[in-house]
Amino acid sequence: METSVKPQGCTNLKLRQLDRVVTRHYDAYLSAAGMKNTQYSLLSHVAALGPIRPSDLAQRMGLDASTLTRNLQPLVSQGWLRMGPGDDARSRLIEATKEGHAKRGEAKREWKRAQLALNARLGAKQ
Amino acid sequence: METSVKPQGCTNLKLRQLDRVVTRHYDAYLSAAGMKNTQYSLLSHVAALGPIRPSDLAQRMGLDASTLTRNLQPLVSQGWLRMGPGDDARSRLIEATKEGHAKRGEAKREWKRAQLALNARLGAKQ
DNA sequence: AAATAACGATTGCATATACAACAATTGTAG
DNA sequence: CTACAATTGTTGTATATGCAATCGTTATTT
Repeated sequence: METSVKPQGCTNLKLRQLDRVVTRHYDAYLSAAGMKNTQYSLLSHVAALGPIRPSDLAQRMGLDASTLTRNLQPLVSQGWLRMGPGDDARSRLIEATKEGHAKRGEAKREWKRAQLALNARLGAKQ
Repeated sequence: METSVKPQGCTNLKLRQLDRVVTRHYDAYLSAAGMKNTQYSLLSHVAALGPIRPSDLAQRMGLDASTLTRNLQPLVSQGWLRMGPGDDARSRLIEATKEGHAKRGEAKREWKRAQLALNARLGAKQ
């Protein structure tokens, strides 16, 4: 058959729906630290991977380079990340500031609470 | 332990990364029909659920109402969806136009190709 | 060395996403 | 009937996302 009008069995659809739900969940917790899940992810990656070039970071995170460029802005404005010169005149190096590391610690607590709450929900629902 | 600096085991992170990859995959195919995966999803839902109120549709799709309002715009501009008056003076009814139904059929073929290609990839990797 | 290719980051453009605040309408209490 | 509450949709604001095009820099050719 497979002439059903309703969209079903679409990997992309399911994934996006799930992602929205989960993202909202994490964001609800992370807002206590004044950031969003994407920002927490970015901050954590930079904190962990030390001074790193934008293109390498984008690669690691599976992000388009242009997306990364823009996602950095809010964090730089907040003073959590810093953008310095790289080896080349064309490349750069991103690193976390002192405040950035501190903020990451703070956010991590919220993140853990979110993770626990999610696991509880998943466990309940199986 | 659990003091590792690297973000790992984060449901949200993994999910978002996966979603980006899959979304890019589907979009690459759907661009042949001149739309994005989100638009295909929206068009399909409206086509299937007939004239429906925005709030009900948002609920069904797990979207915030304001997101739906805006996501409708490109499809209305393309003439694939139409926005009519509802039972109330405050509510509306969304439905697919003739062109919308046609476009959905066209896009469905691309979507299927994307789904097959994805399954092939997934099958190959595991 | 000059022309060309490759690299690295950013900008232009379009869309997606959500929360908070709002506006308009309808329902309900008194 | 009027004041207040609930419903429904849209705007304001901020962020996320990617493709195509671009700009400046470095590496290769010839």
